[in-house]
Amino acid sequence: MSPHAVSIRMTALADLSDTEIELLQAMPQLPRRRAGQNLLSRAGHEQPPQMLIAAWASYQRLLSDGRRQIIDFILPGEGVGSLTHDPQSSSLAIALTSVVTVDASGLVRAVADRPNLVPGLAHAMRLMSRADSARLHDQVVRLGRQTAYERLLHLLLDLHHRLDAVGLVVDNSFALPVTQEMLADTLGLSAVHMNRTLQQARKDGLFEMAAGSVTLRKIELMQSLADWTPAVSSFKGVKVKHLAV
Amino acid sequence: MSPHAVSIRMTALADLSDTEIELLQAMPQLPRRRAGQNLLSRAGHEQPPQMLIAAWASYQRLLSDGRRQIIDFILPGEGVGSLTHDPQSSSLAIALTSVVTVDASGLVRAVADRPNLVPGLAHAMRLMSRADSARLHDQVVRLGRQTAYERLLHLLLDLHHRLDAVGLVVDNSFALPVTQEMLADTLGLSAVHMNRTLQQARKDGLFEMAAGSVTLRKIELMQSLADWTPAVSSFKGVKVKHLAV
DNA sequence: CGCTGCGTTGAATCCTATCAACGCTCGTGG
DNA sequence: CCACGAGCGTTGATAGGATTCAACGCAGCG
Repeated sequence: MSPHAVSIRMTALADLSDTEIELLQAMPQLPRRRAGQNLLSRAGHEQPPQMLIAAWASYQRLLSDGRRQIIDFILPGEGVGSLTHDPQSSSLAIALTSVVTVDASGLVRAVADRPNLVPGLAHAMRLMSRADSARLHDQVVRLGRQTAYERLLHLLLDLHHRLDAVGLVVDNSFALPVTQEMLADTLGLSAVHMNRTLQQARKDGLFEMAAGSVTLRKIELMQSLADWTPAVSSFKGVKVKHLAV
Repeated sequence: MSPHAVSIRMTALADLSDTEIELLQAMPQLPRRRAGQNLLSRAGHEQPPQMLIAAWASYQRLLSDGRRQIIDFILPGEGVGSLTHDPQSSSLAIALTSVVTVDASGLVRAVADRPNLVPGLAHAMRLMSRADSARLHDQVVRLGRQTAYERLLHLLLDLHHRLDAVGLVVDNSFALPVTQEMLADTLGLSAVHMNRTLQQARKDGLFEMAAGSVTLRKIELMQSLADWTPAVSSFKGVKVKHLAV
């Protein structure tokens, strides 16, 4: 079995013992869910906390008149439910593409009950939880105080950074399986304005987009334009080269 | 010693044993900090995780060109640092008024090391952590998909609800020790537009404001206008009447 | 082949920001 | 005691970014 995104991310965050790694690899894979489905409820039944192996999901919320806000993306190796998310919250965890997850109940329980037996995992979970909230802070700043153009660059830099952590960036290029309308719902814009902002940024040579993938061209310029700084999250410094998906 | 906001909030979230309550009450009080100071760093030294006893604080972030975004308010009984917040994050924890906190290191350590010895506290901390992230989700939705008017009502309802949980609301009225400019920086608006939005809402009879306090007048109307629903956070249902501050 | 989802474009409108100025209150110091 | 300044709330006028409405091209697909 090839190392999946979860163990890549976790081992990048903390030193894990053999038993901890075993615990990770023992997480049972759940049936594949299709785009649009709620990861936290299946046929009315609440689902366990999970971690994403492949593909994208999102937290989102709907207003009563149909407006939608995508709150955060959930990328390979990241977690859904529990620990940081209330399953009965009004935020939905929606698959954006066809999605494979593993059941993380065992992991969550081990960390909650006997943190001393799994110190590495406990630490990694804490870091992931902090990263979750740091990302939400970022999102609030984008929406509250940045222009459409800045929001876009900032988000792309964020995704780049997160995907890089699990080896899903090659030559500054990564998959972006998301429609312009979803980006708009993420960045608090209309789809029309999203389109125009994208065009402007491409015309400015900051990045290229084609067939569901992006290639960043002027990262440092983007960073200064968007006031983006890499999260100081305490990575061990492990650098992952490849990932078989 | 009168029951302080922290124990009120914690006991409202979970059944606590006597030793757990003792642990709460044993938290040492830290020296009072004045408005504007960073709760998580003092003369360059990192501060321990804390819980607010009285007054208001906020998480905020500054952009390099001076724009400011207030990300979340921290109210009496709520926590700062660790567990949900990375002390080295780029978000600052700034006191909005003169502030008294207690050192929650012991609490955090007890929950992290031996959760089984303090199951009530562990549960309460989990719920608080979930509430933190639910609030951030709310804030994202406000900024991303609501109008200035809706944002204002939604925020006021939120504050009302949170302050009510620690007995700081009397007759739908509560202290709001915050300038219009701070509200603007919270809701992603300019100070001028904040002022006009406030005037409009007051003229509409939704609430009154005077000398640092608000009185909500048409709560149900506000709720439907702002698409606000109370957090489903699993309160035990304990209802606190008064709080000596 | 027609339909549907997605990206694109143009025009008009509106919400919100910006700039500028003024009144008020309060604390300080002459 | 009054002048002065700072902080805060308020108002008017103007500009601009973003939305809305509408329409069209295109590719994929049953």
